[in-house]
Amino acid sequence: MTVTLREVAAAAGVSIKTVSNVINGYAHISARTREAVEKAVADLGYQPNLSARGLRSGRTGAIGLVIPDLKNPYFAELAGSVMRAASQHGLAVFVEQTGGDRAQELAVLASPRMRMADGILFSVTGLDQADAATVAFPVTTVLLGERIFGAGADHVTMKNVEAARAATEHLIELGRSRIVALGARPHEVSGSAGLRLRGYREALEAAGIPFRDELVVDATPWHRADGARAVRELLAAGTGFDAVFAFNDTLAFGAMRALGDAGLGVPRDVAIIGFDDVDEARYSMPALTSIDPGRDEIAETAVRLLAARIGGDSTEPFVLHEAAFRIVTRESTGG
Amino acid sequence: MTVTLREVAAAAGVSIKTVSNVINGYAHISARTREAVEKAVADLGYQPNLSARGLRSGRTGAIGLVIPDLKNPYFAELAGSVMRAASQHGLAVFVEQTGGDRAQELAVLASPRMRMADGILFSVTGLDQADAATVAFPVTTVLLGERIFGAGADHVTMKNVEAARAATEHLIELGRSRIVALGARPHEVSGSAGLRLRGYREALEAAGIPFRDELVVDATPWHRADGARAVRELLAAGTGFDAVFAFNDTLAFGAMRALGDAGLGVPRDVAIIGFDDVDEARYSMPALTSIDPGRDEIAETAVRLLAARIGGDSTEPFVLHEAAFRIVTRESTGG
DNA sequence: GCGGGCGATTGCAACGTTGTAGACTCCCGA
DNA sequence: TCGGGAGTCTACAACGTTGCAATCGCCCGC
Repeated sequence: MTVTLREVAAAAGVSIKTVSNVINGYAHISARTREAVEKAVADLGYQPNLSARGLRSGRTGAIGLVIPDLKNPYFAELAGSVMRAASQHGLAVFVEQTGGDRAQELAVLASPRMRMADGILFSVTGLDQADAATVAFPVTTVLLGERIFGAGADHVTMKNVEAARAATEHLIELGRSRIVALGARPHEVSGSAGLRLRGYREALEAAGIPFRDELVVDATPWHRADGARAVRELLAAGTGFDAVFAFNDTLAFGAMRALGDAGLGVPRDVAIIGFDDVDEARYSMPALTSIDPGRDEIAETAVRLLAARIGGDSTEPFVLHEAAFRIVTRESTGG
Repeated sequence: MTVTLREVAAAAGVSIKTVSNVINGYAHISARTREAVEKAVADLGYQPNLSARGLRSGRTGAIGLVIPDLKNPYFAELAGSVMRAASQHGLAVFVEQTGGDRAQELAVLASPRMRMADGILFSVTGLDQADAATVAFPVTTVLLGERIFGAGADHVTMKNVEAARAATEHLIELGRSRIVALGARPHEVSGSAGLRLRGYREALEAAGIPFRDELVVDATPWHRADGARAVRELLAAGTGFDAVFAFNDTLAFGAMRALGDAGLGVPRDVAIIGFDDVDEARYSMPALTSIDPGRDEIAETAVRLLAARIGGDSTEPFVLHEAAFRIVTRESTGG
């Protein structure tokens, strides 16, 4: 039923290997032979068996994308960007969700399914720096995110500290001084939360604004409900604030929801800036000012690096690429 | 470097085939042998070569998911559900985006990458019923969506007509009678838009409310911006309405945005119901009443049907499964 | 005691492809 | 005329796995 090289070869009157050569673009083939083979391929509808090719060549033509959750719009949009970039390189992408859980991340790395990929893009959210030395990547890996550094892999990330500082400065420039850092994690130093909090502190210090513990609030795991809940608790506790720097957009949407419920106006009473610039930020009410962390640049760079490693540059030193960010100003900060 | 059956066999002091048997759960193995093999597997960290297995067995252990766009939250959430369901069956999922474009859908089906899958879940949005007879699926296929019927494949879809009718009735029960059908497509009969419009008409007729052309508005391709634009145009044209049945949630969010800009209250002036019940519906302001079309049921059923076909039930007649829906009432209809 | 059957294990071949090495032809320059 | 190189094509083996059929030993029932 399925057509193999053998049958194409028979139809074209050449050897199997010649058909293989034509298909793989080998240079020294006469025009006559090439035409005959191409005709036979077209007539029979031949398509290569990728398992056989993979077995022989050691390459599958697929890469894995390991992310926490597609329900999270940031990762869904990142996945879309990765797929577009991968298809430019002729690579298929298969996706594994980890739920952002350390145990599941390790399980996915150890899973035999990963062997279906020539390499993986691994967006770390469960492992942390302590794992960097011990974690074993089953195949060539490019790391995404801010949880692990120096783990012996190329790494693409965003300018978290600089972007967070710029976001906070943006709020300060509006004249706000009681700025909530929404989504901080008290004991995290590296990781998105730690880095963004650092940028926040830097901006406050530079502006001479006192850092207040009660304005730094945890809202794990950064879902809408967490943002809403945290803001409700702040309001209930009577903590005064006039701006929110949400560590991602989803938290920001939740925060806006809670503020709206409380009858507070955005940006009149509270200005809000998010982080990620997901599609929804353009259409929320009010439209959300956010940090565009350079998602397409991240995806394209990561795929390019991975494809290069797979292609054989195994001796190149590991690269750490930080994508450029920009502030996208919208209504939630009075833009 | 990579460990093969040969080395495990040597370490365990048995034949290659015995190792293979242990790994594949063959029944008649002595406890002693099984333990020895399992120890060798663990010691050496053996993992099967999936290309070789695929070549030999004709199965890759992966399925393809063909969808328009991960940026669309409905499809992102569907993809997440599909992956959870697939991993229950031990299947990897790779995703292809088509942009909802007919030419790209055909291109993806013809792509050699599809041969990496034992089967595909194909969410059709570009092809239409006229293609049903001619389209050739490269591998076992389960269709999703409402564009094509009777194309010689299992098919999982939702109760569009019934759900749309229920949505419209819900608005009517609130006392609304000038209900916009947002996202209709004038010349579509089957397809989501056609079916949902039919349910809308049925509900109006049953309630004795006249059908008005000016309340049926196109908003292709159902993005937030399209919903916002369509509502702005309605308002600008002075068309009076007191409710909106948006054919998906994204349109509904856009519509709410435009209404808010115009100073109209939801649900006070205009009640809104959406369709899809994406995560965001719970957190929009106001929270959006929506139709939950049974996404998990769709994903689980589709994966189960596909896995069964792959497993060999090639003679079973094709199934058309319609998932159950329910209305999730929230603030946008005064819940 | 013997044949039959079953449990446990194995060798062989094959899946479809590509890397390696080599065969063959033709043409050019010495 | 002949050697050598470039161009074209091919045979063979191998990638790591599993299906098939066979082998071997043991126990059971007659």
